[in-house]
Amino acid sequence: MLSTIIPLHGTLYFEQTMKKNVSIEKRKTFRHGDLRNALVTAGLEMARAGGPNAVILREATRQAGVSPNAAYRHFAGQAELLDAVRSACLSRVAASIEDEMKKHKAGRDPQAFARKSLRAVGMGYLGFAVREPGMFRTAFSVPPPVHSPDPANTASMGLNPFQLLSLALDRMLDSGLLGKKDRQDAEYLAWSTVHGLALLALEGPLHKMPREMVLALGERLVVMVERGLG
Amino acid sequence: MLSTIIPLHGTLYFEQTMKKNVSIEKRKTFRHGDLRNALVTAGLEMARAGGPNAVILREATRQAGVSPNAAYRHFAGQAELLDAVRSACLSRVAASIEDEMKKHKAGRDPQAFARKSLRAVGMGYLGFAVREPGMFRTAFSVPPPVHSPDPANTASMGLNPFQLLSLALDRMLDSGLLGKKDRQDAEYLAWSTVHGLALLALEGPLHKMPREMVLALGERLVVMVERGLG
DNA sequence: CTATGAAGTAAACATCGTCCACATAATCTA
DNA sequence: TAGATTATGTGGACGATGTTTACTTCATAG
Repeated sequence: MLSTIIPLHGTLYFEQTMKKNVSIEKRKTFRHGDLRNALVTAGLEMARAGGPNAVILREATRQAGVSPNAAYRHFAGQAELLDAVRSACLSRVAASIEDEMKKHKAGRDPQAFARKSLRAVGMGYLGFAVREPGMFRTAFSVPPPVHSPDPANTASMGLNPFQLLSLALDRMLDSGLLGKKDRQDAEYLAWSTVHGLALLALEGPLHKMPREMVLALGERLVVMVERGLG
Repeated sequence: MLSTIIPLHGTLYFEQTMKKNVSIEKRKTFRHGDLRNALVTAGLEMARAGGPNAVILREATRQAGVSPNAAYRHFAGQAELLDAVRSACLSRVAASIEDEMKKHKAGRDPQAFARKSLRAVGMGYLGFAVREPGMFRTAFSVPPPVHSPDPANTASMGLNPFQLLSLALDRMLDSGLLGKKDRQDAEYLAWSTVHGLALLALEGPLHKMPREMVLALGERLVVMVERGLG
């Protein structure tokens, strides 16, 4: 029967987006198979290119080769899609920090290791911000409470950026670089500095500052934190 | 003639927004008289309530009792309106900093004065962020380059937030608290810290942190900057 | 084999920003 | 003072977005 191949009602969303959109495989099955993922992936690409405001629900469905409303089978609305995209962005941030941390192994000098760890967190964070501005801005755009152990936010080590920072600060404490009192809530102090620089440079008044200078400032910033915390 | 009171074509935009919108004076004159200002004011109120994304051009015209397109006689588009609103927000920030700075007069101890100035800048900044989250987020949402001596951005002293910070840092330098080398670009370092805390607390993962704690962290942060810069 | 429910589709609505053509009135000039 | 000019608003339209409601398709469980 023809109706099994060419549906009576559904036109399977072909022609209308034949401008120059890539990657629209004319799906032949009625079911997409992996739509939720496809939407998040599309959204992630939009976030990469234009930040949180650029993740458009309809556009995501378009890229997935699906009707706009199909999205509503997987997300309650645009906000929820954005949430999923944000989670994806967050784990990229975590991955970047991990990469930076892995560059230094624990040696004989625990204090040196602790310092390197803290720097790695800061620079991994800033590095990602500079490398992937859109994703970074998306990751921290709208409030997902910090104490959510959402596994989607974590990279290979299973820690989110905040937890990675805590780890580095604990090393400072353990190696005697930080007093117990100063360790208290130090996450927020350290985090604020790099986050602030990142946003000032990405979507703030320092917008036109060249990346190298941002990173150079970042180095000074981390040193400042190191000295200032103690 | 009636046509001078009741225009042939124009209905003067009455009834359609009779939901519960306040402050729509049924203007009787064809000219509004001060539309540009009215639009900015309306936009500012929206920014206050919902941040940059909430400043809607059409809504502004509605509140001004005017047709949507009337806005285009004063702004090239929504972006330009937002720009004007942002400028207004920026000068509020500056005003808040000034208020904080004025609390301390220069006394016999220049170093103490310098410290107090730096703290005042930081806490004035953070205080405004906590008090007026929407305006704060709007002020620093999209990139107006930092070195714009736009008089609209300045408060009574004629300095924008960045310049006020520079002033405080100069006092640190002059009083010997800061070396010439460390003074270099210290604005960016100090700014990053408070800006970061503000954004983490407003639209970031620290969203639910109570305001008092944010300000308490702010105090520690400023101390950290003071120690870390030197 | 069928019925049930998950996944997609279609068509519509409201809202937004923006463009075009036109109307109105304040002001400038003759 | 009359007439032309020009700044300021209006109306209507277009395309895009998010979202709702009712319908269709089809995989699979019993």
